[in-house]
Amino acid sequence: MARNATIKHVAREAGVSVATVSRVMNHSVLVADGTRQAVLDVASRLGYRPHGAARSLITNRTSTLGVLLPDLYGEFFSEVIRGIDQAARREGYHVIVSSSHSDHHELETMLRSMWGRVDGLILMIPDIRVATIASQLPAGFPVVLVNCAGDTNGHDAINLANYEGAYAMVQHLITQGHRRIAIIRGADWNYDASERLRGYRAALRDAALPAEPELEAAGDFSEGSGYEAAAGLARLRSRPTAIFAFNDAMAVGALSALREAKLRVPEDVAVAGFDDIPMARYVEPPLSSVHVDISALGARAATLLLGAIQHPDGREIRREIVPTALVVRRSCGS
Amino acid sequence: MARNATIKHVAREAGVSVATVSRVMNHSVLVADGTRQAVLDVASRLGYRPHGAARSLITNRTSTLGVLLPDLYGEFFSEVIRGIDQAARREGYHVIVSSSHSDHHELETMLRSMWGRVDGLILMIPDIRVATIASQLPAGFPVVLVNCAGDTNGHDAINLANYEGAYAMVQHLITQGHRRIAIIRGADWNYDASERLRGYRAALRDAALPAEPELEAAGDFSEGSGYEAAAGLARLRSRPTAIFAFNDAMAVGALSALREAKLRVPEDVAVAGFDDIPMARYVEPPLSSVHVDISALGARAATLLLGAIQHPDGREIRREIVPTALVVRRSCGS
DNA sequence: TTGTAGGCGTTATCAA
DNA sequence: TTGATAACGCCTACAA
Repeated sequence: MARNATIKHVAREAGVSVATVSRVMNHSVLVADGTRQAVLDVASRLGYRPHGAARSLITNRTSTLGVLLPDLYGEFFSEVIRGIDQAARREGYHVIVSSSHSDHHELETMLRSMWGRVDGLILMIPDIRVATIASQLPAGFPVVLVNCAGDTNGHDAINLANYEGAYAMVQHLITQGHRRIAIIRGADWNYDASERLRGYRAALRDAALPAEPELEAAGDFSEGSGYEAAAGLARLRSRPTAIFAFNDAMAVGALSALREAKLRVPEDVAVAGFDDIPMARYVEPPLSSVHVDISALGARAATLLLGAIQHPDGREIRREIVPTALVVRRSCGS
Repeated sequence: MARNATIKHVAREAGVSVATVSRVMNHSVLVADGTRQAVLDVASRLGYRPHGAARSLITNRTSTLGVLLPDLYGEFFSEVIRGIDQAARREGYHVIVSSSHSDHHELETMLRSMWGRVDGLILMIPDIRVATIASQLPAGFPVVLVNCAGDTNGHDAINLANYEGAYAMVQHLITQGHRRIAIIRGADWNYDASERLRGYRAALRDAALPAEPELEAAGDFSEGSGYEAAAGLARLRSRPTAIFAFNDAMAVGALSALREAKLRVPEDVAVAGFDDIPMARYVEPPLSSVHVDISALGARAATLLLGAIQHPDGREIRREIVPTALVVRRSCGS
């Protein structure tokens, strides 16, 4: 890499000390206007850029937030990153993202290598098998946990109103007269999915409806798994009258499967999803869903983290719930 | 932030010099097994983590790639990041992302602040109004341009086969007997969109079909703009028999609009998109599209960049085209 | 096999 | 208003 000009080169060329150049670059007022202009001219001519790492070393700030996500697949995570990036940028922070930390060891390695490169971390770990990693973070290091199960161990935390959202959707379906309401679940180890499952079962129980294992189809949040699950449900001798997929991607897959099975939505089977991704209103029929403001979730996490970074002590631990909202469209017979 | 243990603390506690600790942490062979174990024990006990910034400063490597994207909205960019992240991680690199650099100045500021924090840059700048930024990068700094218009200025570059993909789709529609083929364009300043437009017009010309301005509807790559555009096309006194949206999101919006206009797809109007996002096969009817392996595009960009970083000189400039493939589904009458 | 010491590029603390 | 100079935490000759 072509060696760039350093502060020393600028200082020599401008005939001043490095301290003066530093002051100019940091907009200190303790510089004569003439000197300032001379330094700026030289800096510009030499194409000088302050070196980020050197700066971080002495200031002990990186102006960077670290973000660990379970995956980067689909519109959901893209929205989360967007929210984080926007909030971070507003405060002059960069965002470093990393994903798919399947096991404890890999996750830990990643956290280690981020030390000294980020001022704080946003950890989104819906996998309840590795969520315990949060307890091993250096004490006092700013961290915000997103959609993590269990103890926050003194860190700020944000969660979706998964339980409430699922409960509301199922309750709505019951109100519509449905008695056999099937679901398409997420992976067993997924915290969000398990909370939605809790909401589903609670709503059934509160309506005195029986929980039937055959109505709880497996899924993994992908379109394909929704397709398979719905195809299976359509073949049941005692078919459900409604299918609640635990995310929209699976709901879209389900719509496709039901169409192939010659079942009409919502006349024969009502369908609902979770997340309310932008595409939900454009599929046929438009999809009922539990709306989540995903980018707001990301933005809120970033804002909390920036608060923790900028006010290291004296803060109380925040534990927030991002609300969800029922969006009823034609797929469940509005 | 709780001050973490440094290499000095470990050295003192283990009764060795900092050089020895450094050797242990960097897996140097020049350490006695007993010493190594003792140092590792102390390091682990103290929770020692090498400081990234300090390391970068002396080694002149950050193990981080910088990625500048135009936006973080939708499945497309999420896939790009996924591809980049996977390729980077395999080589032990981090990824720092940033988006939405609307104007020249903002972009430049971002590039400045990344100096010393990344070993190279992936720049995705489809906006032809700011693509010239590439010419202002420090010479010799590893950069890969993705979907950028114009001169690569000595940098590696990757582009999609936009022209070829659009040409092939339009040619296919013509083969199917269509004579009035409308399009839903992207923004005027979008390079990908302008290339697709070129492909469309060339295909018409080669088939001796006239180019009609009223068939070239405006769009901005969002579902909503596709909806509006298709609604307008449906109202034309001389209606097109096919609509080719320049991305899938707009095609999905178009399907929705045609449905409301009581037009059958593909019987009354054929529809096609571009990108072939995962959802394309699940909409009704399944959407014909120009397939792009988006994450492969990202992965390839990362691989090129890593090559440039690891072999700074003696490399010849690479200029690659990522191919597209026609995927014909029911929406255009397969 | 280990230790000493210099330096990476910057900011902060003193004096001047 | 400016300039020396000591950090920041780490790596790497060179010496022992």
